[in-house]
Amino acid sequence: MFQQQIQETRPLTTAHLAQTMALLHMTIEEIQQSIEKELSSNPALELKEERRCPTCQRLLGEHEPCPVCSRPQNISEDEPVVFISPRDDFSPRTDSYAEEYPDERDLSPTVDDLPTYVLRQIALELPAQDRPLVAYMLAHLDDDGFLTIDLVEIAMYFHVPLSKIQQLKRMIQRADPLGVCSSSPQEAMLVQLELLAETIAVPNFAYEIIQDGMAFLTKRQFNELAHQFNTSLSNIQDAVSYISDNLNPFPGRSHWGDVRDPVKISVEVFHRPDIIIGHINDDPEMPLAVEIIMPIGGTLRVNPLFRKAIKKAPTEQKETWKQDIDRASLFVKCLQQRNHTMKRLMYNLVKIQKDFILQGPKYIQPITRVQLSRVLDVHESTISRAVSNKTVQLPNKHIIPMADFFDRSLNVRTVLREIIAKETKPLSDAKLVKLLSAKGYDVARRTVAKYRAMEGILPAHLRNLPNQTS
DNA sequence: CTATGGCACGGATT
DNA sequence: AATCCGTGCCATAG
Repeated sequence: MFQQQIQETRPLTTAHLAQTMALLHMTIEEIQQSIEKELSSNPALELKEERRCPTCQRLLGEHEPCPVCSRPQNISEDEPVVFISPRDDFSPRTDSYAEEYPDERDLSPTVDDLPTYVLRQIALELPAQDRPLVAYMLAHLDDDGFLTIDLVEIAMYFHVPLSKIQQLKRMIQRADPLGVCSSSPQEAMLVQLELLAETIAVPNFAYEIIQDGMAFLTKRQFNELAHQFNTSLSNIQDAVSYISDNLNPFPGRSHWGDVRDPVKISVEVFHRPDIIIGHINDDPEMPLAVEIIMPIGGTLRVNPLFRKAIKKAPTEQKETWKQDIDRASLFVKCLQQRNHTMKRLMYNLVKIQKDFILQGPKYIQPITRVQLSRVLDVHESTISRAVSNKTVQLPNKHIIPMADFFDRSLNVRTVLREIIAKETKPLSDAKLVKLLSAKGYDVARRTVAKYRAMEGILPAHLRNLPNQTS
């Protein structure tokens, strides 16, 4: 069935091909922008009104019947249901900031520089007389998003009370690169934590660790932390993994990533997934449903009225109208092509990586992009484009980069973490190599060292164990 | 002598 | 063509 569709939707022109590739490369936000731009600039394009599935209320896309409800019953468990899912709500993962920042603002971090981007967000709620102050503060941010001058200095410069500056700073810190305009990584993380705590639970000690244990945290000396707060190592580890998963000590780098940063604790919390994988009706018995999100409420098409109207159009306008129609139809075709490629890609990817999706990173299949490109019969760069910059929400509600599906070392790294977590005395890298190969993971000694570094685990001789509690 | 980190090479990715 | 990642070799620290 897929084979036939390929033939139908093969790119016909180079323009088609180029635009399809561009669309493939885009994240959900960029596609949304692209569609909105096209809609507003091209009268021949229209957004067909949304249709919902009568039984499950799901927004329907190009499929006539609901892909979930009308799924044939005789399909095997292994067959994932892949479909394009148009939606205006993005059902962000519950533990992200996304809920804090609904779509009312046009958040397009890549176009503006950091100060402009931040200023835009808060300009509306900012009294006019305070704008120079904020502008001044934003002008003194460094690449990491930190404030480089003293608050007192600003207050004196503008002859305003210090509390005023503090209040403004607080407001800025709550804008999108969350924690921007802080004076230190510590402060930035505290702000993020505070805001995060409003929506989800924060593990015990997370706050205290940042507040008082930064020195140990940066060195990853967890056992010292456990000692300092008089608690178990696992409590600390929970808190720390929460911190590194959700907080960003360098707010300026989350979007304006600076390559010279070797110790970035990366965070990907500011966006919505491009693809959502979940069980149908959240029932683990059911097969997996893969939703490829389209950021619009209905489907796009060439406006049929416009097509009719062109026949009786005045001659001098006929030409431009025709161009509009051609452009609209090209756009729709490209979008369909893009979606179709994504569908095929995800279908195969989910089938191959089912264990990974359901049971965690240990079970990832070490597949390369090239292998998959052969299966799909597309060029490998197509896969690269489709995968890069995209994120996927798994059934467990975690959002991961799509590139993780191709990460050769993810499984080894998780096993490595497990081994070290369970070790009773510090194991050297060489010992770890043996243990890993016993479990079927053949990696070089040197590589283990690198993985350790990636996971933030100290070398064996610095790794003292919990206070013999376990 | 052992355990690790730095540098460089080759294949994979972009 | 440029960049990233796993690995081997070597220097250094303990």
